[in-house]
Amino acid sequence: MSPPQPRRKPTQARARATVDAILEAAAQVLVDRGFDGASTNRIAEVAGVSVGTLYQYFPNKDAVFVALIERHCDEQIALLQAMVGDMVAAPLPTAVRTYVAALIATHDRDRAVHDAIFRQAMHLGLPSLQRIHDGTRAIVRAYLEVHREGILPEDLDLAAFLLVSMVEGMIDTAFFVTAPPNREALADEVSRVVLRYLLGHAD
Amino acid sequence: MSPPQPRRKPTQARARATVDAILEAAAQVLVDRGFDGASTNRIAEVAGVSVGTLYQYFPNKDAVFVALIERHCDEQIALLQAMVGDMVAAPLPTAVRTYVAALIATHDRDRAVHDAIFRQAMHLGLPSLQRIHDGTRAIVRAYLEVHREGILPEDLDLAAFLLVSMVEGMIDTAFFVTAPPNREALADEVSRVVLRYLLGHAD
Amino acid sequence: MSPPQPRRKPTQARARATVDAILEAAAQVLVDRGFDGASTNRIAEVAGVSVGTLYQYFPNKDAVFVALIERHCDEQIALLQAMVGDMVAAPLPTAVRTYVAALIATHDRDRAVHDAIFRQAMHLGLPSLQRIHDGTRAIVRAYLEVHREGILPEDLDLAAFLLVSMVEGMIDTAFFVTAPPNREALADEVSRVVLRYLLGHAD
Amino acid sequence: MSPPQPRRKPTQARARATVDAILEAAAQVLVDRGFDGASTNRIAEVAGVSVGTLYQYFPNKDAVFVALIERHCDEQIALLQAMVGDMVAAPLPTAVRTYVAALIATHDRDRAVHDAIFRQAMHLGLPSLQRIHDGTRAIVRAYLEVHREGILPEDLDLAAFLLVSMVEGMIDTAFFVTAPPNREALADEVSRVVLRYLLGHAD
DNA sequence: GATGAATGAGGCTTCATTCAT
DNA sequence: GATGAATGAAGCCTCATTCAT
Repeated sequence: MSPPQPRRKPTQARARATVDAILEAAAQVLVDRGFDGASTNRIAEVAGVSVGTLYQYFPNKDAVFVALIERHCDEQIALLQAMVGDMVAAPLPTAVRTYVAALIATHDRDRAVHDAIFRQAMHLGLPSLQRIHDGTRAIVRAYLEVHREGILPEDLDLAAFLLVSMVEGMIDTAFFVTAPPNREALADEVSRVVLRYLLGHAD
Repeated sequence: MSPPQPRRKPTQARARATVDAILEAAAQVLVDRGFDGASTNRIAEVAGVSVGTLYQYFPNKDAVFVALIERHCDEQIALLQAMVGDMVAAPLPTAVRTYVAALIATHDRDRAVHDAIFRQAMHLGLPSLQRIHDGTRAIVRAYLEVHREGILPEDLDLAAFLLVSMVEGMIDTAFFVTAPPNREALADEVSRVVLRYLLGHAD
Repeated sequence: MSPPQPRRKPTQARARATVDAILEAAAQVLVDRGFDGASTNRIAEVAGVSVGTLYQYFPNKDAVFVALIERHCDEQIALLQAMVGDMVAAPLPTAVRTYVAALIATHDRDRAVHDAIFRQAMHLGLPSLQRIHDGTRAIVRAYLEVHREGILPEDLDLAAFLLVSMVEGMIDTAFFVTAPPNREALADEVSRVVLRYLLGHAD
Repeated sequence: MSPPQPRRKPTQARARATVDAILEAAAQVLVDRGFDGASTNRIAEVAGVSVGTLYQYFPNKDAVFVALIERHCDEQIALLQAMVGDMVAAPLPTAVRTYVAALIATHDRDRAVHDAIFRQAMHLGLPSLQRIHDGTRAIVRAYLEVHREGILPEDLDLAAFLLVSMVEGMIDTAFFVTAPPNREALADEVSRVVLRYLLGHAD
C-alpha cells in the first residue's frame, strides 16, 4: 500500500544509528501501547528524534513497521541458521530435537516483541513474516534432501512445508494459549511427532 | 477492554435483523477496506442503518467486532461438530481424514471473511479465536479417550493439543502461503502426519 | 430560545402525574449526573416513561428545565411567603431576623437540588430565577412602606432592591464557600448589617 | 476533572500568542453563541488556528475554559489591587467609596465577557471564581485590621466575608437585573450600607 | 395516548504528515 | 540535516428529536 523503501539510504553511520533508534522505539512503543498507541509522534519521541527526522528516513508510518518486521525476520532467520546450520550431517533425531529446541528458544526470547511484531505484520497484510517461514523451509528442505534415503515422505517440498508449518503451529499455539504445556514435555512430544512422520517411529 | 455484550438485547425480530445486518456489513467492510477502513460510519452505511442505530446495539466499535468474531467462532464450531460429530465410533483413518477434510472445507468457505476476521481477532488481542481451538480440542480429546487403546501417545491432553494445533498450523499456513499445495495432496499428507503420530504408521 | 409553554395543558390528573414524574426525574438527574448527563432519554427513563411521552408534554429539552425552574421558583416564593408573610406588623428586628433565618433555612433544604437548578438557570440565561428575587423584593418593599417612618433610607425601591440582593449575596456565598461561617453567627451578623442600614443601629 | 495545565508550556513568543488568540476566541465565542455553541472547532476557527493546534496547548475543551476563567480572575484581582491597593491609609468613607466604584467599573468593563465567563464557571463547578472573592476578601480584611479601632464589628473574618459578599451581591444583581438602578445612586447607597455596618452611621 | 427504535447532525479528539525556521 | 509547531481530515460517539406501530 505504501512504498516500503526508506526514502534515503542511510550510508553514514550517524544516519544508520538514527534509523536503528527509530526501529527500536517502534518496537518498544508497539509492545508498550499496542497498535493504536503506536503513533509516529510517540515513536519519534521515544527514539529521541523529532517527527520530521523520522519522515526523513521513512516515507510514511507503515514503512517504519515494514522495516521493523524486515529486521525482525532477518534476525530470526539468522538465529535459526546459527542454531541449526551445522546440523546437516547430524542424525535425524538430533537435528529435529535441535530445531524444535531452537524454535522454542526463539519464542522465549523477546516474547512481547515477537508477538507485537507478529500482530503488526498481520495488520499490514503479513507479506513479510512469510520470509521466516520460507527461510526455515529452505533449510529444512536442504536437510531432507541430504537424508532422503532414510525417510518416508517422497514429496520433499510438501514434507518441508508441512514440517515447518506444523512445528510452528504447535509451538506458536503453545505460547499463545493461556495454560501452556510444560516446555520439556512439549519439546519431546513435538520431536516425536516429527520423527514419526519422517521415520514411522521415534526411538 | 470493552464489554462484549450488546447494549440492548435484540428481542424483537426487527432488532435481530438489524444486528445481523450490522455484523454482515462489518464482515464485508473488513474484507473490502481492511481494519483501518472499517469505521463505524462505513459499517452502518453498508448495513443500511444510521450510526446511531449501530450504537444502540453495540457500546463501541470493538464490541461490533467482538460479536462478529464470536458469531464466526460459533459457526465454525458448529460446522466442525456437524462434520466430525458422528465420527466417534469410526476407525482412526476415517476419522482423521474426515477431520482434515472438514478443516480444509472450512477454510475454503468464505476465505476472505475468515482471514479478515482472524486478523481482526489478533488486532483485538485474540481472546476468542481460541474458542475454536478449545472446542475442537475437546472433540479430539474425547475421540482419543475412546480409542486410547489403539494409539501411541499416553498424555491425551498433550496429544489433543498438539493434534489440533499442528493440523491448524499446516492448513492455515497452506492457505496463507502464496503458492499453496494441491488440496488433495495436502489432505492426504496431513492425514498421514497425524496417523503416523498416533499409530506409528499410516496404511 | 424555545417556547416554555408545555405542548399540552395537563388537565387530567394522569397527565399531571406524568409531568410531575418528569420534572422530578429531571431534578434528580441534574443532581446526579450534572448538566451534561441530563439527556432527555435519561430523564424519561428515570421518570419511568418513554422519550416519546416526554415530548408529548414538552416541546424540547429546554422546556423541561424551564418548567422545573419555574416550579422551583414557585416553591421558594411560597416558602418565603409562608415564613415571612405575617411579619408585616412585627417590629423591624423581629422581621429581619425572621427573614434572614427563613432564607438560611431555604438554603438548607435541598441544597443539591437548589444548586443544580440554579446552575441550570444560569445555563439557560437565567430569565427566571429572577422571579424569586422579584417576589421577595415585593414583600420587602411592602414591609418598608408600612414602616417607612422608622427607617433611614428614603428611596424605598432602591432600599428593597439592595436589601434583598445583599442578603442573598451574603447567604448564597456563605453556602458556596468551602469554609462557611457558623449558621448562628451568620444569621446574627447579617441581621445586624440590615438593621444598621435601616436604623443606624442594631440593638 | 481535567488537568487545567496546558499540555505544552508556551515558552516561545509565537506559542504564547497562539494561546492568547485561543483564549480570546473562546471568550468571544462564549459571548456570541453561548455554551452550547462554543465548540472547539469554532473556537479554533475564530482564533485563526486549526483544532489540532488548540489541542496542542490544551488537553481538552474544558481546559480552555478553565484557563480563560483563570486569566479572567487574575485580571480582575489585578484590577482591584490597582484601584484599591493604596487605600490602606485612607479614611473609611473614601476607601469604601473607592472600592464600590472600582467594583462597578469592573462590571462595566466587558460586561458580556464577564457574564459569559461567570456562567461558564458555574457550569464547570465554579472552583475558581472564588479566587476573586478570596483575593478581595484578603484586601478588605487587611484594611479592617488596620482600622479595627474605629469600627463596630469585632469578628473581622466574618466582617470581611460579609462585606465582600454583600457588595458583590448588590452590584452583581444590579447588573443582572433587567431594570438596573442608576449607577451614581447605586454607588452612594451601597457605600452607605457598608458605612452604617462598620460605623453605625454614614455621614 | 404511549412507545422506543431509528435518525443523523455535530461535538470532541487524534494523528499522519508538512514546512518554515 | 534537524526541528516541532501547525494542519485538518476523519474517526468515534452522543443525544435531541421523530414517527411507525
